Amino acid sequence: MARADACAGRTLGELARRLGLPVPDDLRRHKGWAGNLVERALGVEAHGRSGPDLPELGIEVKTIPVDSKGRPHESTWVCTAPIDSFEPGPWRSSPVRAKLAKVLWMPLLDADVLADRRVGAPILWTPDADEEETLARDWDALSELLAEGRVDQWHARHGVALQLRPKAARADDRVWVVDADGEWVQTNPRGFYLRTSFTKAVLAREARLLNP
DNA sequence: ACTTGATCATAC
DNA sequence: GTATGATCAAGT
Repeated sequence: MARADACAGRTLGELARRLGLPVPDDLRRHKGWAGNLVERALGVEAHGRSGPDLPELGIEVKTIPVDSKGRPHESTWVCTAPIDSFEPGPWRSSPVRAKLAKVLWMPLLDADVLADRRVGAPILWTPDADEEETLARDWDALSELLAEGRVDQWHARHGVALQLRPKAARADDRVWVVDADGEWVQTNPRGFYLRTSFTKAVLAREARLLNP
């Protein structure tokens, strides 16, 4: 947290200069740049590897683009959705819960120029009872759709907090799955995301705790 | 304006 | 190919 606090208020340009890294003109071809930069600034040693960013602490680090009032602009990637011969399990042992058990949110404030975007106040979050219940309900519904092979329902319009979305390099990427009729069909890979509205509520709640 | 579906780079 | 890091941009 000391390292995270030390990043707060700094611009991405400052962090990059300190690490000797170039700043791209924009993120169109560097979508993970800011996330990787902040991880390096935090001294995350495991970046690029599987598992939590801070394995000893079980903490996942996520940058989140926000406006001047701390409201997120984007949904948040969670993890790949298991769509190939998937056996549904309880929320408690789900990959989504494992990923979200402890998240260090690093807000990145808007700016006209990428290098001028500033890091906001870091937030170490664990889902509270209400959030956990919302996530669990979404998990139960979505994992059932996945397990039943209802491929036509594998779209982004389900879920209050969690949603299913395509996750691939290209729209024509395909994987084989067994559909509801037991037939092998092809579909694109999916992933779990947190809706912007959910993350917005999380950050607002945490902000109130910091600033009652 | 906002959401859904599509996309980009890199490591292993 | 799958995982990491996400944002872009078409669709509604």
